[in-house]
Amino acid sequence: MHRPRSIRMALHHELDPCAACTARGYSVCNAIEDKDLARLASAAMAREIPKGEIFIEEGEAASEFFNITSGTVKLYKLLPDGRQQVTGFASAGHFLGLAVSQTYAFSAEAIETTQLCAFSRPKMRELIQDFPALEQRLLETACNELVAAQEQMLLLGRKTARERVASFLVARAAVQLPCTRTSGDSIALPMTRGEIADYLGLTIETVSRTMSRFKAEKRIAIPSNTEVMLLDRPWLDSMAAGLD
Amino acid sequence: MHRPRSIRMALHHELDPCAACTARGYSVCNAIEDKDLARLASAAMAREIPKGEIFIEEGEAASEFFNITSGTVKLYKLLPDGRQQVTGFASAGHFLGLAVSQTYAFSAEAIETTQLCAFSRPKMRELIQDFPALEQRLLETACNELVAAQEQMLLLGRKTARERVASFLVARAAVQLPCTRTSGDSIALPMTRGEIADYLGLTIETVSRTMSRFKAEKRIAIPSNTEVMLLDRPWLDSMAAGLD
DNA sequence: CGCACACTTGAACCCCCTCAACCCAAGTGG
DNA sequence: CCACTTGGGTTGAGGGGGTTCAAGTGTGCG
Repeated sequence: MHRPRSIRMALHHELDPCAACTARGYSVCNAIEDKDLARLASAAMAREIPKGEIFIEEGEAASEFFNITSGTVKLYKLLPDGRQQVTGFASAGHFLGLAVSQTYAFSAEAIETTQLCAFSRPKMRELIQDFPALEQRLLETACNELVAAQEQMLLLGRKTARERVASFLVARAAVQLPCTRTSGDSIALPMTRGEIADYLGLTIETVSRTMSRFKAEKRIAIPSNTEVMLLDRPWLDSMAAGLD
Repeated sequence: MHRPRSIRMALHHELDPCAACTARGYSVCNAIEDKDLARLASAAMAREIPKGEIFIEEGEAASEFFNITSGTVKLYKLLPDGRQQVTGFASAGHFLGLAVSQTYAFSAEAIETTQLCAFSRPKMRELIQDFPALEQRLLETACNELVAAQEQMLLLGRKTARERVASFLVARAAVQLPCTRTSGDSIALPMTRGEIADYLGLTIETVSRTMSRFKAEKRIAIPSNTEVMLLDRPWLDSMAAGLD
């Protein structure tokens, strides 16, 4: 995974890492033409976030925007007593910080070692001004997230525990089709059961029990805690859609 | 409410209704300068939607965008068996149809007689091209909705019934401060209990019971089914925040 | 007046949560 | 090498918040 990157790095100038970025194709950065990549690279600050680090804290001044190039982060909101709602998981290509407000509306924690590019607010403003296509891509991105958020509201407000877990699994399978295509219908789960639960509005125990039951019913297989195989896609799809 | 509008209509040319639009100040249309309003007006098709009419149906071709000038609509998604999740209520100034997709991701129904402006997809594209400020405003709008959606996910996934209803009431009070400021802390509820329930991920009965209990506890008063007075704002605020 | 519709209230039930024990794999240190 | 710890995951028993089912109460409107 890291080998081809270094090879391509050698082909380009060391000062133009954006050209070698494996996440560029999926991200808002593809709104910027090749000839302007140096400009983009100069605005970006590459950074590595170790697993477990909280690099965005809800309520803090929103001084930077982020673009993930590898790894996975969870986005979440907290209630004062510690109840947590995960609003999404973000991986390579995902843009973070879409908000007009002066403060972040959510927190973000790396759930595995994560590489990202940080853009300061002023730099971002400059980029948007100079590359109108970027703003268009940001709007597209925001709209897509809005659609996803509405779908998640339907899940949280109206679906049963079984429907939620099924929805989660098929959504994960869909999101992994383009990039990390593993053999068969196996999907990776970089997040813990607790994080899945906080994403689906359930408890750890309910997530665990539901997955165990799916396994007993031969709908899925669980080779390891971080991997699931979908054995009965049609059934999972219809369960996810609310047809049990 | 309608009297001042007709007076201002007389001051302007009849062909420039946008200049007289009472919703313009709150809407994305304020991105367009006065001198270009005629251009805006020529792209907009004013329309009246009677109460109960569904004017956007999930899955249909997304041929138009809408801007509400008066009234209220509910935005919702359905599961095949009829379960409904209301993703939001939209009133004057709200822009509908933010989506890149070719089809609508949600349905919309007028819950009272509603006035709106419709923009065809091509006209909208033209407007955005000619007025970059419009795209910027759309991005702002999308970001704000995203923040609201995340807050709603927290509510749906992690708040109790009492916290949900309290959150709903204080949010309604906040949204009505600028425009329909009624006497005291009274707020209007144009939607039915069923619609509130579908918005909060509860049942009609739970909404009704919870509001009755708030009333018995002297936190609110319910002068009519479409009106609520907030008697104990501090308590409601902390209940909404999750501090019971 | 009486029908329709929205809302309220009560009682029983159930899905999911809470609490608790246990399992298992991966360190860690003596 | 093994005892111990730690963190994530599973499984069971019991309880509770919200749902379901069912009746009853307004209230507007023909």
